[in-house]
Amino acid sequence: MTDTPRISRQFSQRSVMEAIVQGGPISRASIAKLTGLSKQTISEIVRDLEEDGWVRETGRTSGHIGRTAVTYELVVDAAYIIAVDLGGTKVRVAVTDLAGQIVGEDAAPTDARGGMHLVTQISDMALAAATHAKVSRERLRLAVVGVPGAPDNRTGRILLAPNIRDFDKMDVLDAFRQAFGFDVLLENDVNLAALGESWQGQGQGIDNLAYVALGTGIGSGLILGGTLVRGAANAAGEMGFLPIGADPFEQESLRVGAYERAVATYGIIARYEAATGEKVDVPAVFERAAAGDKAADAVLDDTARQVACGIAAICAIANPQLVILGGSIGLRPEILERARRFLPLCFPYPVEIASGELGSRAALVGATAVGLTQLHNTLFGVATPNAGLSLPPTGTEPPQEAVE
Amino acid sequence: MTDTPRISRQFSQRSVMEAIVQGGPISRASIAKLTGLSKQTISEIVRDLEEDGWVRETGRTSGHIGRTAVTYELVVDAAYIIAVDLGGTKVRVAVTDLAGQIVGEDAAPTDARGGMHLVTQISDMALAAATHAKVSRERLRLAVVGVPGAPDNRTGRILLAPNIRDFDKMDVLDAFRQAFGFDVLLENDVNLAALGESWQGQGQGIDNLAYVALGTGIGSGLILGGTLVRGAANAAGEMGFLPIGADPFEQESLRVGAYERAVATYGIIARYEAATGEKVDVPAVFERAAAGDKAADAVLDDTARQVACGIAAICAIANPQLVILGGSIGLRPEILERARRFLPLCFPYPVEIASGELGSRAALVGATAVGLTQLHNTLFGVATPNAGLSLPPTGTEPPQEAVE
DNA sequence: TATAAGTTCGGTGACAGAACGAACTAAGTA
DNA sequence: TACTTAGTTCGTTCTGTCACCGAACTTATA
Repeated sequence: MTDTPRISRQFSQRSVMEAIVQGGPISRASIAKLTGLSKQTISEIVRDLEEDGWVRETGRTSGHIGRTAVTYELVVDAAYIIAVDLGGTKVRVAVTDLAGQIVGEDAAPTDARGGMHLVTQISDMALAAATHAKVSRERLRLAVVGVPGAPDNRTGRILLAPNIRDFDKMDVLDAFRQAFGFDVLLENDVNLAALGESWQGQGQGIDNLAYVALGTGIGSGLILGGTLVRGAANAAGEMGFLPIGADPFEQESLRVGAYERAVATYGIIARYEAATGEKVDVPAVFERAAAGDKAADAVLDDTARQVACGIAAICAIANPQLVILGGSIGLRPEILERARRFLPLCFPYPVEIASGELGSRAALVGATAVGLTQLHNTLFGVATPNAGLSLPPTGTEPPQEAVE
Repeated sequence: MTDTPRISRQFSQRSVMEAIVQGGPISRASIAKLTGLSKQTISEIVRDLEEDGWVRETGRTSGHIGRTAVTYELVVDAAYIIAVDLGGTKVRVAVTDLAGQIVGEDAAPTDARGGMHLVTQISDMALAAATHAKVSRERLRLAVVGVPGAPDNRTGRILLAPNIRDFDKMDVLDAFRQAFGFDVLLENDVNLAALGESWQGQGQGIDNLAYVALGTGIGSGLILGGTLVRGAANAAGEMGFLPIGADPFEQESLRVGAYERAVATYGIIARYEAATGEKVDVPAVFERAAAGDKAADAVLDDTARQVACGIAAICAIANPQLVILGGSIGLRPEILERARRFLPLCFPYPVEIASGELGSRAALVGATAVGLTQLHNTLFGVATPNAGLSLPPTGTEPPQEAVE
């Protein structure tokens, strides 16, 4: 378990690791078939990987024709990742191994004092969970923290995060790095949820999907062409400001967001109050609707109609194959069922809608996915030499090297 | 100019080509610096490329201390590309060399009979333009055809293309391939325009942008994270069905699209007619507004307000840094100016809006960009072994190779 | 004379391919 | 039942090829 392996081999090494990770216990001969490399190259690489502690013998095959094969598998405890879902009311942390299995977990109410208090709360929880799971500290390699808003991993700052006190004033990334003592990645929580559902939930094998988190506020994460879309300021999917539901030119819409006002918690409460004069919380509205309260039922209908409109907007712009609903409100079957009913009435092409399978743990799973990918990239090299296109220069710029 | 170069060298060969393409006339020593490869490797590769006819000596540097360097550049006439923009009323074709320079061009009204007639019209125009530009037929390698709707390059069919007769009933891709006699790519016209502006127009160097084409209909192309976003059915950006502007739950909205009805040609004409009782065409409305007609002015205001809402929707979902307006209506300064004024009133974060620099030729330029990229990929190998992430399997599936 | 461009020469490391031994199953044979 | 033998697959060894590097060297300048 020394340092990163030699440079030039990284390519093949990476594919071998991939084959082992994906293919469970697998023999070297099978790896050769999968990767297209020759048997003895695989033997060499596997030997290296075994020496470095990433891979180990598991056993042998038997019952086949021919010689038995030695099988290898990932050493899942070679390194661990901390996954964090930092919500406005609740903080969840998980310790996961290299197979993405959660080996330790904890949750607590978010420290309302925000700022450094919150950072400390989280790192304490995480390190305690690791200790409890008997994971030694030096095996922790990376933490992925899901936060509301638009974090920027270069500056360490988080934009559009009004929920968390003082986070707009500090270098959050650096604070976490200090507290943890290892590398940290920040990512938007809804984006993580989208990745989570795409990896282990409803979205498996689907290259174009949207995850819509509906709760106190509304946000979405888009995976298009197999990649998470972030946008220019990491604010892709912040659909609260969609000009739908309320008049977007009103003053209030600029502050809270026209769509967010119409569809999230606040909208539901306000609608029910307008209809009945009674001010009750969201779960109560659902209960009453279930009990036969016509007004509550109408409120849910209205809300779902707005949800359908939001989904229509996403589909018109991003054309996902599947839309996954999440968040405390979005996960309710009453909303899913109604949205499925209303969407065909306002959008002409069929779109699948489903509930998030992972529920409130989607972001945690997504954080693990990001962490694992990142770890693989740093340990076994990124295999993306030149993803962008290479086109001739435009000619509006002066020619580059006329005379050197 | 034999076949594709040897496999194993493709990697470095590609980066050398890239350096030469980007770096204008460039010496081998400079290529070595740019690519990080050693001098003699570059010499070898450049020799190969020269033998194959892709690259040639241009001259020498002078005026420096040290030995003069021989400079090399792309052989721009080693291969040519046909770029086609197939619009509802007009067809444009261009013949471009490997530097993306247009060497021949032609345009004509679209053959209203559609189907094979149209395919023949286009291939005839293109091949005639090539002949006229003295480009021999065997040097034509690839055609990129921009079409309205959502083409699928696997099935060859085009979805959502009501504008063109019979195109929904045939394998358009195959028809073009037959007619041209070489490979053909289909792409949505607005997507191409977006790529065009991103390459040579307003969007240079910007990784996240949206191109909104506003004319008879409305569509948009999204480039996010440097890549064109296509969506599940190649229908990303088909924003006509945004639930904005008109009631999306009306019958008519399901047919034409709520937003399209509100903002495109039809909407402008209808609005002016509603205000004045007079039915005039779109250019007339603009003229009258310029002449001081209050009603026409109000119509443009209303339209621009809707445009701003559409842009807000795109920004809320995709978060581009820049929105480029194109299309016969979108290109008018009256709309741009008004949209710039209205957007901050319905969307809280600043977004640049600009007119397309390439005007109606954006799609043609984009087609060239796609063609060049594709040619580079086929000729010098795609260097994307495994772009996707490699995460452990989910566990919902049975373990793969427990016993082989 | 300093400096840079380009070539020649002698590596080195990552593979492939063929050949081969090892280990195993499944048959037939004594 | 025990002993072959054929067929199959696993994994290693050996040899070769190819891409590429580094250093030394030549050539051509300001």
